[in-house]
Amino acid sequence: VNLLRLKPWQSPFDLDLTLSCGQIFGWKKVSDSWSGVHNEKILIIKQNEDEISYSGCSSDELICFLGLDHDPDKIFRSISEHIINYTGNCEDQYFLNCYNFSKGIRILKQDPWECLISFICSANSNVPTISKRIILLTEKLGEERRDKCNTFPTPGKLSSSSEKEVRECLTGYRAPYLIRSALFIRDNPEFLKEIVTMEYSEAKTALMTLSGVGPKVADCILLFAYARFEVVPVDVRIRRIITLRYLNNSEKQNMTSTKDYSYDEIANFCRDYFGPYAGYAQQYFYASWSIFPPD
DNA sequence: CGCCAGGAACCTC
DNA sequence: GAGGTTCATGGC
Repeated sequence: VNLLRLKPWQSPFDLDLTLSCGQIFGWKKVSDSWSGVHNEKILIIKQNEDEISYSGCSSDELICFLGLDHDPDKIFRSISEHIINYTGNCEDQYFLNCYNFSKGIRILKQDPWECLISFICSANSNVPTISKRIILLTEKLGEERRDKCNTFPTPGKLSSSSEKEVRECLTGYRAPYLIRSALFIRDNPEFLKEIVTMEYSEAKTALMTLSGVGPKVADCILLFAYARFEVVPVDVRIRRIITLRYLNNSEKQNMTSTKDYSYDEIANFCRDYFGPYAGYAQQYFYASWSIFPPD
């Protein structure tokens, strides 16, 4: 077991929120210790205030994975400045509430292949169900590691699995998407690495050529595996928050005529309003959903 | 039972 | 391009 002591500039950091806020699936907490898969390895991580104990990877890998190289204060100052610029010196109490609840979150830097599979499984589902699917995929099609934990299935393994086998992991209609995308990655092993060099729109278009990857899933992969903090995945929560609290907040009492905004309208508003860390702001909102519902 | 959830594919117009 | 339908699964 290794030890990592957080420096003052790295706080606040909240391991529980970071691993349970819906950016990664299949991680389990047993007696204060989190365990899960990252980059074909089984990691075990435990936080005690500014003390992180861990095993399964190097300290550099842990810092990169957990986003501990991000400066929370710098992120907050950047977002705040952009809000002030946009509103003309008005503070945003709703954002501040959400931020203060969830400011210990870090955007992870997941393995792109594992993130791809995870978010294909996420379509039209919820976090507990998605986690079940990921755990089943690792148990049935992954490779066994220590502590009876398994890795993700490799592209080769997943692409040569039958639809029946993949459906047995509760993936439903997403099973053929998973197999097709695995086949493509098996035959184009550099594809996910080339995404790193691309501009946002090019990278998003490239990811969307994969089966089961649409605008939302592509954005999740870019934010959670490639550290593209300007990317804003728009799900039901973000759509409602932005629509109700930001785009539709004019003094209209008749809420019957609320406009429907497109995916890009909502995402682009967030980038204009929150700036280059809009993806972080998005995650603060997502994580605060039940504590500060928008309506 | 119906409705919803980190949606995408497929179709029509 | 914008709008509808369909697709499994689990929780409530």
